[in-house]
Amino acid sequence: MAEPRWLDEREMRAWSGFLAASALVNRRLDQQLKDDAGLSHPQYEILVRLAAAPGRELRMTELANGLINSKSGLTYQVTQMEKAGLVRRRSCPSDVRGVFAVLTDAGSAKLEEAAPGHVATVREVLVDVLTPAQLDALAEGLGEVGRRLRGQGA
Amino acid sequence: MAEPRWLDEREMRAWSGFLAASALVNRRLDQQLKDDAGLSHPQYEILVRLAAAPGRELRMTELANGLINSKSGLTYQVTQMEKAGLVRRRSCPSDVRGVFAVLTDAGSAKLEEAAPGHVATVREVLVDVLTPAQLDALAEGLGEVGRRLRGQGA
DNA sequence: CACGGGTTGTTCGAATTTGAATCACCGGTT
DNA sequence: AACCGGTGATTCAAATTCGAACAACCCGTG
Repeated sequence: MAEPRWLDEREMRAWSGFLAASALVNRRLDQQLKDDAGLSHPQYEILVRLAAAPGRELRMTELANGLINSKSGLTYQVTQMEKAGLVRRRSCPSDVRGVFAVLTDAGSAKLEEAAPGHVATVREVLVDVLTPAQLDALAEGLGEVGRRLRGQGA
Repeated sequence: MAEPRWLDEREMRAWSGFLAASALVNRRLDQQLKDDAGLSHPQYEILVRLAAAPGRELRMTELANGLINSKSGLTYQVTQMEKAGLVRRRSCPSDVRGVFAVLTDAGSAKLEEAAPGHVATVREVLVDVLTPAQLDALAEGLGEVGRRLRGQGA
């Protein structure tokens, strides 16, 4: 691999733009959620996923799969959120090993409280900055990127 | 803020695609760099920026500004890399407080060793997955996103 | 020249993340 | 029924991250 295909100008701009935007947007959202609702970004995502799940509960593994974190990271976060009363654990009746994370009413309320500010920030930093055409390009292009990485990685 | 403008379908797809791709791509690159060259992604970026700098050296603050990390995070990483012999510190002659991070020959060699595999991975997970039009949309759209966040945040 | 506001980099403690190891268990096989 | 590869979740130590506090210093002003 002595001479790989380096990135040309266009590719380089897309790549570094993606990298920078990725870091900056994540950083900004973390900060906004923490200030506004006392939630970390991972915690917010857990709330969203549980709220969308049937019965407002998911197995730990299912939660970890869709998420950024490793399994152990999820265990940690759920423990924190359980202390805060946002979720609770329920053992799975058909499999003693299995654990459901269940959204509590307090967790649901916390999500409703945090969501408007979060959405507003998402608009401010990303969605409202892009043209409709750019939005579509992101959805399709990055959607495919995600699909491939999920396919390989998992 | 009782009723914010929620994201419509198109916006939602773009947003969640961006979020997922951002996390997955970063994860994959971290892993590839670690396995392939024993570098973390932040460390690789430090090498790149130093290699591109005049005299192969930069002030700590300049390095931190372009970078993801907080100042203290940069101090930590540079210390690690100094132990590994990839960079060294040089105090600034005109300002006693100032510190330059200088790329060593070993650091330069490490970068040349790691770069081909890194670029190949970047192509594999992102660049070669996107159409030229999507590349342009990313470059322009996310470029603007980054510019705005830099303007505000700093 | 002394002063005060702003900068520079580091240090410190607390929070978080990761991967490896571990424990307990499921389900199919013999 | 005992076994066995694989699964689900947790625990643990180590590495990394951040923000706030800190010490030292620059520079323009009075």
